[in-house]
Amino acid sequence: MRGQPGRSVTSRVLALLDAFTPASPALTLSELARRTGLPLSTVHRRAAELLAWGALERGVDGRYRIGLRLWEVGSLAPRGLGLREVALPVMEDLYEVTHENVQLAVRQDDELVFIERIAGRHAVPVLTRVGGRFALHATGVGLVLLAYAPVGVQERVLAAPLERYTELTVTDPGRLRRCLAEVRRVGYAVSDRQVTMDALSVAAPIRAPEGVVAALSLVVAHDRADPVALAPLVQAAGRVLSRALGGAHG
Amino acid sequence: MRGQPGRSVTSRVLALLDAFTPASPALTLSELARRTGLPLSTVHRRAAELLAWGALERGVDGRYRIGLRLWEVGSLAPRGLGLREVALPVMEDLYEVTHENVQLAVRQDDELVFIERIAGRHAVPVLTRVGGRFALHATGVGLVLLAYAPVGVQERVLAAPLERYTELTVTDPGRLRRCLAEVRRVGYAVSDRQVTMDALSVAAPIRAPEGVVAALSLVVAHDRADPVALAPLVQAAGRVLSRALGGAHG
DNA sequence: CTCCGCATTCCACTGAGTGCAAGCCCGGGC
DNA sequence: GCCCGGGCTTGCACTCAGTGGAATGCGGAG
Repeated sequence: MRGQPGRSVTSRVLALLDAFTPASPALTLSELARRTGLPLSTVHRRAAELLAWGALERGVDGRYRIGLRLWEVGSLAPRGLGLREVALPVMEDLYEVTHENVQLAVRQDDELVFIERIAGRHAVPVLTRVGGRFALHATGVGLVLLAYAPVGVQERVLAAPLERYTELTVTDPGRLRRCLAEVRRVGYAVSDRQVTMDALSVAAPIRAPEGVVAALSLVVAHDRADPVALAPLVQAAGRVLSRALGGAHG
Repeated sequence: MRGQPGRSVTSRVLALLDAFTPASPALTLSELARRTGLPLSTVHRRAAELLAWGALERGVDGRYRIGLRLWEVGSLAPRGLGLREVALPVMEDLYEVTHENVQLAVRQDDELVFIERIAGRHAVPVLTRVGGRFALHATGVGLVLLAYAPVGVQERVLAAPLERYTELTVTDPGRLRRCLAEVRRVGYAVSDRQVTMDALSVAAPIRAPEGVVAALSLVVAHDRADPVALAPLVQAAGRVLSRALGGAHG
C-alpha cells in the first residue's frame, strides 16, 4: 500500500474509538481525522465499517457517536456490568442502611474506573460518572485498589507526580506509602476531603480468588459522619461480595 | 496477501467481538477461531492487538474475555449508559411508588436491548439481563418500540415468523398489526402473559425530538395488578423523561 | 457569484496481513 | 522415559485490501 508504514489497520480502528471521550462523545469525520492524525479518506472508510457493524452511530446532526452494539458487547466485560450485577443488591442494602452515595470501582492500569453508583438524592453530589476514570491516590476506592495492587503499579504511581485536588490531598510519596500500609493493616481506607472539601469517603476491598478485584465505598458529607463508624458497614458489604466471588475474607 | 478475498481486516476484528455472547463470555483462542471461521494464526494476531488495547482481557484460565476498556468506551453510547443516567432517577421514583420491576429498553434493528432495570426484590423475577436482546413482538417495551418504529421495521417484523413464548403470545401478523394500532391510539402497551405465564407488563414511550427513542415498563405478577391502573403511572414517568429529552408529549 | 469546511469518491501503488506449515509447551497415557 | 493430542505461537513468501493524495460534491456564509 501507499500508507505510512508501522500502523496496523486494527490500531487505526481502535484509535477511532479512543477519540471518543466523556468530554467529546459526538464527533464529525474531520474531528475524528484531526484527533487520530489519520487522513480523512482513511477515517471515512474505517468509520463506515464501524457504522455498518453498529460500533458507531450517526446522529441527526451527522456527528458520529458510540453505537449501541458496542455498549452491548462492552456489557459482557466481566469487570463491567458483570461485576455490577453481582454487587448491585449489596450496594442497595448499603444504601438502605446509610442513605448515602455508594460507589463501586475497579483498577484499570494505573487508574480506577467507576463501575456503578447509587446516588443518594439527598447525599453529597459526586463529580464522577459511571464509566469514568480517576487517579488512584485520592479517593477511598482508589486507596484500597492501590493498597492491594501489584507492587509494580504502586511504584509507578508513587514515582509519578501526585495530583493535588484539595489542600488535604496526600501528594508526598512517602506519606502515601505509609497510608497504603495502614489501609492494608486495618482493611479499609478513609479519604477525608482529599478530592473535594465537601466530602469524605470510606472504602473496603472486594476479594476474588485471584486477589482484590474491586472496591466499594460510601461517600458522605465531611461534617455529617464519623468515618470510623461507617467503616464496619462498608467492610461487611465488601465481605459479603468477596464471599459471593469466592474470595478469602480479610 | 494470500488471504481469502472479500473480508476486510475490520470485519475480522469485529467478528471476534461478535463471538462473545452472554451465553459464552469467555473463549479460548481455538474456540474464537472456530466461531469466526478464521484461521488460528489470524485470530491470534488480531486478538493480540485487541488485548494490547484493552478490548479483550485474558483471565487466569487463559481464556479471552471482553476487556474493561471496551466497556468504558461502550458506556459512552448515548443510547446506553447515557440514556440510563437520565432515566434512572425517574425509574427510581416509579419503583418507590410501585415496588415492582422497572425496565428501560431501546430498539436496535429489529430487536430490543434492555438498558437498565430496577429489580424489585419481592417482585416477579425477570429472565432478561441488562445488555440483553429480545424480540419486539411480545414484551410491553417491545410493543411500544415496534408501534412507533419506522414502517420498514414493522413490515419486516410482521413478515417474519413471530416466535411463540406462551399460549397468549400474539403470533398472527394481522392481530399484531391491530395491537400496534391500539398502542398508538392509547399511548401505552400492555403485554399480558405474552412472555411468561407469571408476568404482565405495561409500557410507555419516551420521546425525543427525533421521535420515540426508548420505552419504559413495569413488570408485575399477572394476578397482582390491574394493567389499566398502572398505565397512567408508567405514562407519567415516560412523559417526564420525554420532557427531559426535549421530546413532544404524547 | 466565490470561498470555506466538511463529506465522499477515485485510482494507482504497495506493505500489512494472510494462511499454511512447522515448532513449542504442557499434561496424560503407556 | 516416550509419544500423542490440544492448544498456542512464530516464520515465511505471496498478494490484495487498504492507503492517501487529489478531485468532486454539497451546503451555508459573505
